[in-house]
Amino acid sequence: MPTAEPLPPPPWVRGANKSGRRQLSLEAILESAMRILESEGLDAVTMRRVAQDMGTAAGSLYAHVRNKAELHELLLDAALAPVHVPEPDPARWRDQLLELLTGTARAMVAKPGIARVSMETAIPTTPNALRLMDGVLALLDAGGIPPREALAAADVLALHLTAAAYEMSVGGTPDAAAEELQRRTSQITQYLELLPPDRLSHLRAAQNLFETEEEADVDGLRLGLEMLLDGLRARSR
Amino acid sequence: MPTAEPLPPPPWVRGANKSGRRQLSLEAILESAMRILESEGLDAVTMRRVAQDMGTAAGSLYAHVRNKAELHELLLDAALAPVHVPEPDPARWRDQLLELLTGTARAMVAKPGIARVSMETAIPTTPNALRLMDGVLALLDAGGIPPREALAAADVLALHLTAAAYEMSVGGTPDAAAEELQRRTSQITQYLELLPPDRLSHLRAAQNLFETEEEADVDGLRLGLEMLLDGLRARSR
DNA sequence: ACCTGAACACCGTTCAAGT
DNA sequence: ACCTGAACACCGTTCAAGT
Repeated sequence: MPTAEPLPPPPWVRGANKSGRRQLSLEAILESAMRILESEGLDAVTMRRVAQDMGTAAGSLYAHVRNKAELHELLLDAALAPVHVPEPDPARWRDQLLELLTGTARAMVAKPGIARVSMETAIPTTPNALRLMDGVLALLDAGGIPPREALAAADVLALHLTAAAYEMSVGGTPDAAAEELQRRTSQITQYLELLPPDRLSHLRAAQNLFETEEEADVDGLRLGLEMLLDGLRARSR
Repeated sequence: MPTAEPLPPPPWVRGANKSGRRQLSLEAILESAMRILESEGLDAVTMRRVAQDMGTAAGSLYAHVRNKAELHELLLDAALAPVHVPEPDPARWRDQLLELLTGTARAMVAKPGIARVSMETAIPTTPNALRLMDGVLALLDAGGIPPREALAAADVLALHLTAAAYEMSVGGTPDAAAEELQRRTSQITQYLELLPPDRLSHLRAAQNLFETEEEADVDGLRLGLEMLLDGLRARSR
């Protein structure tokens, strides 16, 4: 028996309609929105743009999504979905935690601009955000950090991670971000040359390091996270 | 001799014109923009809104300001102006640094939404931003932190500070922010009740602490900064 | 040199009317 | 129940035309 062509869906199931056009549904909307996010960045994910992409009117989306903020939050949730939360191993909880946090940052940086959503929403409450938060708390617990401190630390770590991911993706594409950084550093150089040489002397001294620094990258993120974890250890002793 | 009424400006000085309307100038634009920022938040600071406030057309502003991003950056600079950079005292550099950083955060939180500008602009390059950065580097230097580490640390500290200030002012006014936080935490509670009790167990355990946490406040900021500074000390040993 | 008014190409959200 | 089309109240930016 040869594999038959997939049959068309019967007319009574949700998802089929006579016009042959893609039925509107939350999943279809998110798929479309995610495609736009990946290719053009968060700013391009507007209600009108998504609707146009689906061949429908902007108003139609409101039957499936409360507003643009909710759509963006659902995209954030989808972006976080692939991040794996490990089974805590007390022997190497610190490395596991670093891996979880940098992995989350990588997942956000992969979808241009999505970190801003996390930044904007105080505490993200979507399933995957909560799953990751629970994972962080579990690892801190495995590390013997008392609950009260653990919660505060998790907040700080999440804040740092989100901010670093955001910073890495200003201007949309990584290329644009790197170019912008370049423009900025040369602006500083120019300004310093203009100033009397005794002003902003410490910034001036750091100039040469500045040049070689290249981009922030995920390594810049690691440094901050390690400082925070070292600080956590230092102050709980 | 009684104090005379201030004389009207002579007709040939910049700033006077026959229509009696406020002459357009960068200072006047910034004044108007700052008034709107303070009363309605950053989102209300649009080219059209500022122009309307000054009784002119939106296009007219472009003679004095490159674009909206530049206007916002100038507002950030103005917001940072009152922050005082101390003379470094090696005996208490750490306290001085904490004071400088929290002071900067306070200055940003005072102008609703302005922290977002700092977050959006990778490295702010306006005079006051550079002045504060120089101050941070000076204090780290006074603390004996080697230049290379000091630069990295200053970056991390600035990132943290900005992110914390941003988070404190999501939703514009502090009231709205607090309300939003309330809504979010109760959302989490609801979601956890819905889930089987063995899922997200660490988050669940933290719930009660969560409730008593109130708002992030400037104290939440201090914790992160202290963790970072402790971490800096721990790792430079 | 600076300002105006209008235009262009967009936004988010609502809502009566249709199917 | 869901979708459409139009409307409302906005955006940033450009540019010919005026003074």
